[in-house]
Amino acid sequence: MSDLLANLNPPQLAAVTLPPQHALILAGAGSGKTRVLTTRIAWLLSTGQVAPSGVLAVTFTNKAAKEMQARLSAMLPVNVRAMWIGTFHGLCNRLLRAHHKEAGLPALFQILDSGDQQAAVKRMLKNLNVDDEKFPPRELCHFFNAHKEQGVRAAQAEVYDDYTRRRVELYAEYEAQCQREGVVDFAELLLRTYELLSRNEPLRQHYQRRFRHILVDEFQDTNVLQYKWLKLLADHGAEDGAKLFAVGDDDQSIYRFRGAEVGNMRDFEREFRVDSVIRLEQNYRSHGNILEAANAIIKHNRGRLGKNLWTDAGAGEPIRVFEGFSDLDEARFIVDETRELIRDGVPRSQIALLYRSNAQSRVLEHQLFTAGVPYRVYGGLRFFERQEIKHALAYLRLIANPDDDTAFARVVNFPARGIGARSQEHLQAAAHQANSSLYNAAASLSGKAGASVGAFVRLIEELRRDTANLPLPEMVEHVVEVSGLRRHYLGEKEGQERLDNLDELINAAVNFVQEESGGDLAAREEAGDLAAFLAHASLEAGEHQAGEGEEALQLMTVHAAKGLEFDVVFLSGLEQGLFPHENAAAEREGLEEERRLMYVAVTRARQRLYLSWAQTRMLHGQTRYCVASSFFDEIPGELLRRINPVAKPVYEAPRAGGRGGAARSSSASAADAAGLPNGLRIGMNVQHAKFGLGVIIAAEGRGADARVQVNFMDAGMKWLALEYARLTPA
DNA sequence: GACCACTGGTTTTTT
DNA sequence: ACCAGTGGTC
Repeated sequence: MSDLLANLNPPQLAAVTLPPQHALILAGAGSGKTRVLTTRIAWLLSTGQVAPSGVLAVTFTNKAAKEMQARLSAMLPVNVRAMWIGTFHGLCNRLLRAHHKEAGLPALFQILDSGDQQAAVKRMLKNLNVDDEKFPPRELCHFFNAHKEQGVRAAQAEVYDDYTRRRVELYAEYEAQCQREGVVDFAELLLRTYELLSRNEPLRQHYQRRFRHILVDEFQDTNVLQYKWLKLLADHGAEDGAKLFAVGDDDQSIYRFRGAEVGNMRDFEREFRVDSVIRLEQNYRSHGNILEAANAIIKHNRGRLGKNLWTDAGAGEPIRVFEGFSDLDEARFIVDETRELIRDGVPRSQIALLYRSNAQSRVLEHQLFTAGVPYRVYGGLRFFERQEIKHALAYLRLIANPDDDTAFARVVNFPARGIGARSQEHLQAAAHQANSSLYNAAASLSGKAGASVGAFVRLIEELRRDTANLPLPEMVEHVVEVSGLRRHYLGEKEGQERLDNLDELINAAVNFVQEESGGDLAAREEAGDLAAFLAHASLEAGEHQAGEGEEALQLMTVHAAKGLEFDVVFLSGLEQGLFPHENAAAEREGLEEERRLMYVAVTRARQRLYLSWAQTRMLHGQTRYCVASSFFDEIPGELLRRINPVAKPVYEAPRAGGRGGAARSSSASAADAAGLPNGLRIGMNVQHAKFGLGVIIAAEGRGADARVQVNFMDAGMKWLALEYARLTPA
């Protein structure tokens, strides 16, 4: 055990060994937060203060939950599976599976992800003949979710105008539809669990007695309902309730826009009479100058709980500031600089290019691509959100729960089987009238709408029958084959990647069955492999596939970078209106969140930080003239070193040649597979009769189909068919 | 049902 | 600039 506590600094040690009581740990960036959290659990267990089954640890992401689990099992020879470690949503799923009857749900209830939810709302509006221009599904979803996240049902929702009255009616209708279909959305998982526990006293007492220690990570990100949920489980107010150990950093609260309530930290301190607020202020990550800049920035925010990071590492290098003529110029500077760093031996994966919004990645990607620097962009479509995967899952969902209309609507005519819009409307009407599911309507509809509907019903029934005794992976495979999905994508031009993904889904099923992870296992015992796998697919949309940790530059938004650290960080686009973002700058609350975001960005860097901005930037197809971000003014000048922009023309074609074996990113086309005639190569400067001078940056196809992508100085990016375009080396 | 032209909307994102 | 979604035509 002394091993356990070795090398903790005094506040860390104090936090870890706090006697059982409610505690708030203010953990600054890079202060060893996760370590404290896991060591706390290990300490509680190894000193016999709690049994594994008495521990509940809550995180926001699956990644964080997994990391905690991994670290704990490395620390202690303890049965990690007896502990409940997971995300709010994962834990709620587990509770609802175990007590679905009491919660009023079918055993195989399905989970709607945000996309499913929107589709469900859309379908509802169509059913009710509501104009989806007046009530956009996106906005309605937000309205419903916001209410649920406050713990407010339609029946209690406040109505202050006619428009909202209608929205609340739709909210009630949506609740009824979900109930009828046996599906729950993300917010519902939490609200339903909350209601279950607050209404069912024996159940509540059971869990209140069971969990002696509740530990919450990233507490600043909790929303109103999550905090209520924690209060309920911790038996707030009772002497013998669980002890709540909350770890968070109000300065890193950057999710207000999705309902996070920083105020929960203050409320927690007050309502739980926390008299032990421990501050972790020693930073083990960044050099002094970087930290000093971060402190200087965040000082401008009001109402902080208060914290000042320090380090005993040296001041380190000054922060480099670059001012570009244009976004292109800025990108070129960044890429040149990264190449130099790489040459000097900095691993590519230790260099991060951060930006405020995703759209900014494009210009960086272009430059990286032409320079042949391998890079990886985080964010974007995730595995379980891909259409082919969602299609396959929809078939599986229909097998598990035929009432799932969202799944039905998704695949009733995919692959196309002659059940067009009209037949589907027919089914909708019939289902609406009979107050039944689409599937039921389809099953009882004989003759009229033709044989195709009947064939679909038979297909699903056949699938259900034939897969009933198959192990999960074979079940998935069978469905992919028999549903016609594989055949469909085989016939599609760009279908190979989708086919690969379907194979990957079968793989995922294999892994899922093999994996012995705690939470999933319990859920599996409750509901069986299929339902558990489907829940897993919804709750864990899938970490961005292969290539993780590959030797590539890391491109991501500042939001996505939270929790990560890099030797070198480039923060680009520091312009008024972009960062801080114009939509946020109007009110103090918004600006302060932007500032916290800036604080998060700066504290990602260990050794070197670049801040850059551009005088002009292409945004939404138009050139914007920019002013440097006000955040520059908040950093003491002596920490900064301006790098004078070298006088370069605003546009200069990238140099050709000299970079053999250019590594490519995920976005690259099959350039090296293309046969380029006339001695043309990627990276070469070329001349075109109409478009002028440009650089070949990509190629695809061969022979008569060969096409190249050329970045022209004046005409911009173009794809040209080599058969017609007369390109000559320039 | 496939293809194409037009439109609107573009901060951040997990579950 | 660029994407997704839609509505029209063949």
